[in-house]
Amino acid sequence: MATIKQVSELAGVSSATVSRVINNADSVKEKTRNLVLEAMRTLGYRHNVIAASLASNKTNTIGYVVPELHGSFFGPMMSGSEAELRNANKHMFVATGHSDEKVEQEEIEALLGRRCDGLILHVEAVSDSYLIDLARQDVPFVVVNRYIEEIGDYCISLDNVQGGYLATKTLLDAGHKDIAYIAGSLFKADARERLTGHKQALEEAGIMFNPALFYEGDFQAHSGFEGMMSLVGHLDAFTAVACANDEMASGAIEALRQEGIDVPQNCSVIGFDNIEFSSYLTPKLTTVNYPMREIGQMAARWILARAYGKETLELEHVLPPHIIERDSITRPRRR
Amino acid sequence: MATIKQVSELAGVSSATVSRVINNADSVKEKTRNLVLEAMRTLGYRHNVIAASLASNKTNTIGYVVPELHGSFFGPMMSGSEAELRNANKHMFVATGHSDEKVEQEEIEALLGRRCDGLILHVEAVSDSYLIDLARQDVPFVVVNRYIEEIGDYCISLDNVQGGYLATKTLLDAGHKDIAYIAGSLFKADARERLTGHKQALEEAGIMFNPALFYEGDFQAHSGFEGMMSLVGHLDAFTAVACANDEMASGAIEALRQEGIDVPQNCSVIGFDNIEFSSYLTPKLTTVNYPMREIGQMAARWILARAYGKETLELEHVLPPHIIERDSITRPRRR
DNA sequence: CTGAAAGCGCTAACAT
DNA sequence: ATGTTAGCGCTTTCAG
Repeated sequence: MATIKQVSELAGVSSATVSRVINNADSVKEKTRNLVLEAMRTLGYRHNVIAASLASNKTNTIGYVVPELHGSFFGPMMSGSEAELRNANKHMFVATGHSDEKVEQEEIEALLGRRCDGLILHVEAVSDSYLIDLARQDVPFVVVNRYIEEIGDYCISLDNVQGGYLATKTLLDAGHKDIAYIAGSLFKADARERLTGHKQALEEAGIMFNPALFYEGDFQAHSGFEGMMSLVGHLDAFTAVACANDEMASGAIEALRQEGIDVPQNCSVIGFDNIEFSSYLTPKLTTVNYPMREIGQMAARWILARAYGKETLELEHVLPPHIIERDSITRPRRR
Repeated sequence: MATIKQVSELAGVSSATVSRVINNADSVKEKTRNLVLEAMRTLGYRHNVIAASLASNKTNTIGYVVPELHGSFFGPMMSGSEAELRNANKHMFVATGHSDEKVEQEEIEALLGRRCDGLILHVEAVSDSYLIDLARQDVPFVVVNRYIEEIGDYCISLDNVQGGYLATKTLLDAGHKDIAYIAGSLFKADARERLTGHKQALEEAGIMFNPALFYEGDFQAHSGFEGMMSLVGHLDAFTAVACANDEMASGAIEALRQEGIDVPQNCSVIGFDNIEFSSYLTPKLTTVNYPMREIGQMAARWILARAYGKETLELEHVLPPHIIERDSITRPRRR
């Protein structure tokens, strides 16, 4: 593998000059530049980014810890970040945390060891205090999909309370008064926040929260199915159900179908997240949009600002959700 | 940021020794090791992987070019590779090619510039000859989801012909004789291969391929919808349709539903790929499994073998597809 | 506009 | 078992 030195010799210039043309920094006379370019070509030179990073103490790389590489949720977020970083000529190093505290920490360490200029952290298992501590070490990073009060500046997330509120409000506006709720695992903050929004909407409408119409699922489709199966006993007590995510909504719809209950004619359903398949369900699912791509972009913008001091307009920490209207909600039938 | 040198001074040993404990190579006396570990801790030392890579000429990193970071197709493949690499203590550097020739080439160059020890290439736009040329340069790499004869050893892919064959065979076995086909964009090799399989199955059953029952889509759901809309005119001429992927199958099902044609009672449907949402469709889609995760794993195993000379059992180049039976196929009704 | 030279932080012989 | 010492290939002052 050819080095800068060999190129410089062939071109009859110093290695500093070669470096200059590579980084097209400083001014290099057109003629020398061509000489160098030519030499690079004949030698099949390939810039050694590792060596450059060591010397310059910059890698032009942002590390990204994601829970998983698959799934309809993380992909769009990474894509959003990637687009923004590409745009700024930075690269992205992706590592997987697998929602495991130890793995997440190791990956963060590994990324730092690789001297990433900044980190985008989509971590679920690592403690708040670990992250707070990281902030003290002056590591440039942002946290995605999680809000930690002490380092609120570092966090980019969706307004889940507002999302939960909107979902139920949409049902209320359609005329529903008796609304069941299938929550996500309540040890997760977003599950709690969405539920809070639900209760707020209810309260605002002067409706009491009814524990009999509540089921705690775990964000998986299957738990939506089970939740609805256990709720369906009192179907006379509700006309609609709000689910804390689309997977559970799909499970709930399946349960309803299995019981011969038409959606939305006999029960309206609203989901949350607007993941890809929600528009492929029957009926097409009305849901709350989780702006994954936008959050990914926003995270990238923040980290670009933090790590490279890029000025950027439009930086926000909490993004607003909105309703995607499709076919799973209708006005309640007269009973 | 503390360096190995500072650690060595604090611990009262040489920097070589510190390096030894970091890489826990060679033998280091328990006592010295603890001394070093202690010094590292008090200094908050963090290993500089960049410097190590430069010195050792190894990065322990595999570069992965993927068309996109989102989508139900690439995620599982990346996950499969990641698991296998993690297992071998190697890292993965993901870059996005966006199915654009120039971008793909640039990313491959960037990954090589970063001195990745090997590359997993899921590239669609770059030419065969570019890849063949890369092979000549002794770059350790594998190509995924694509077969190039001259470098067959470097390729890992699904047997698409066999998949296409199986799909139609399944329909034939259910008693269908008149089978429509919605293909992917025929400028893509996999679309052509799947169609070839379809024709083989037909031929084997002594059935003539009927161009009137053929539609060339583009792998998008919408084209499946349109294809079915144009096919549905001669619904009396077929009792089943095979689609070259699940998206188009979902579009076809939607068209059928819209026309009031029950699936599978009045028309059976089979897809291809078994992407996540296919089991959420109504009816649940019978399809050909594309073993994404397994292909990702296999790619990782090959590259581990190539780049690090790891011995591995079970290396294959062409993986077999199989049918996932669900609810979108039934025996044809008597007419 | 270009060259000389001192590192960047680590590894890997080679010694001891 | 540990220390010495050259680099790895590049960037970056500082001169000229």
